[in-house]
Amino acid sequence: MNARIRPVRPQLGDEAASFLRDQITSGTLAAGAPVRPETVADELGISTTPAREALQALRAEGFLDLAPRRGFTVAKVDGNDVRDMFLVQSMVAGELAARAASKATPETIAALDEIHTELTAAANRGDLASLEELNHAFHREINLAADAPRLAWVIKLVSRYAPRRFYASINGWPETTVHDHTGLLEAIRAGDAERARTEMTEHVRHAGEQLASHIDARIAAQG
Amino acid sequence: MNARIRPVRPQLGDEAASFLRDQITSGTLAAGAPVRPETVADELGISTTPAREALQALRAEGFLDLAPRRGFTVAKVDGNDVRDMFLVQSMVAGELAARAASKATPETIAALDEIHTELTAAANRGDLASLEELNHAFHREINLAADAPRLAWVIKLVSRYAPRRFYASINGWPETTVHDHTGLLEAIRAGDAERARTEMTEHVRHAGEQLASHIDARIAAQG
DNA sequence: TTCTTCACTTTGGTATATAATATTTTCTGT
DNA sequence: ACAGAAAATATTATATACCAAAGTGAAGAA
Repeated sequence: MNARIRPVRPQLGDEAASFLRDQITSGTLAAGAPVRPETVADELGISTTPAREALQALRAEGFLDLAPRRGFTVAKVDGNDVRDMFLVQSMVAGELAARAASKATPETIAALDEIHTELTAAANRGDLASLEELNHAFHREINLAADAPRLAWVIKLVSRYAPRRFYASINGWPETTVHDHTGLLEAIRAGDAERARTEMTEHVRHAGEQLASHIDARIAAQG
Repeated sequence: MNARIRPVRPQLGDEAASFLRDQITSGTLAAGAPVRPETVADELGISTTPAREALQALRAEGFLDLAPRRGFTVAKVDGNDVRDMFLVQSMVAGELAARAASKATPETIAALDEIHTELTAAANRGDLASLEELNHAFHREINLAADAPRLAWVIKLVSRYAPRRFYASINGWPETTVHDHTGLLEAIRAGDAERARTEMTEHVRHAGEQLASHIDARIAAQG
């Protein structure tokens, strides 16, 4: 039965996957816990077909393990796992930034300038929600300018290991972001690919380290 | 008493995914072609549920695009896509090699030595099948020694963009492999992390370039 | 105790129905 | 005859029921 009547039905499986991904990255679902298709189907008011689809997708993303005939279990995601994912992200994002610096058109730079101005304003008034969104927009613009869809795809994949709304919870993050983005933007404006790579790599690596310690602390507190 | 006539049924979805992945990486399925769950279900003699599961998995891997309510289509995979995937692979494999060099125990080095000896022998007698398998074993041993499951997972993911049995089709590959592995093994034996990283990165980058040109040539010939 | 058997549970797969959306065809008015 | 509207059709996504095979665990036999 339908739990809800909704005007439009989005891809149910994707929604369920998002939901569970959040639960896993935020630590609500403990490592090793079994995840049954019917259970999540019941919880989300959907049927087992899309629920199962979601679980398969999460397995492909490395959030769930699947033992044949024995079902899905939550994969372990500790600080080192996140550290490694962010290491990959930092390397790939560095490459994208380098390419963006080489290829950037005046339009791209203008777009980045505008985003950066708004981002700085949001940081100054402490608007974390806007800040997070503008941060995303800034990075998306760079990834777009780099014109490397497969690298962007890898980034999307590994960046799922950061919980939604995580960045806003880091102390001092607004200032760091504004600072790092300023340097990055300078390098791109100057067309200095190698400096853009370094700036970006460091920027991402730094954020990853913060998240990883955060997770280590959480696991230490729990276990 | 134990051995059944019919072996255990494998995960149908995984088999179907493998099959289709081969078709896509080998160029049998052209970019943009629609892929219907029922069609592949019919072709493989399975039902639509595991077929659809396979398509979802391939979407997660970037081999298929999914437009909501309009079905799956084969994603474009050209030389530059493969080049980028191999770039990621080269960076991550370099990191794994560096860690392996730092952590390698005498047992690991002994295992690598043995694999390398067999690999050299296989190369000398032109046994491409064994060569390919031993090459895999060599890299797997390094990835294991590095003790970084998430990085290994990323490697597994991006290396799917190389078609099965591709390496054996490269001219001069046996010699190159023996040569590169020799240097790599030396660096690991010496515990020289940075040299191991460089050797591995170059090794993978080189193989990727070969595959990418191969694919470019194929696409040029076709389209 | 240790091993075997057997009922029970869960998973993986099949089949089919229904709802929602795209696409194509038909129809209508000018 | 033709452009645009409306209906028919196709296809996708989701839901549900059912079955066979594999795993689990408890009761009883050696």
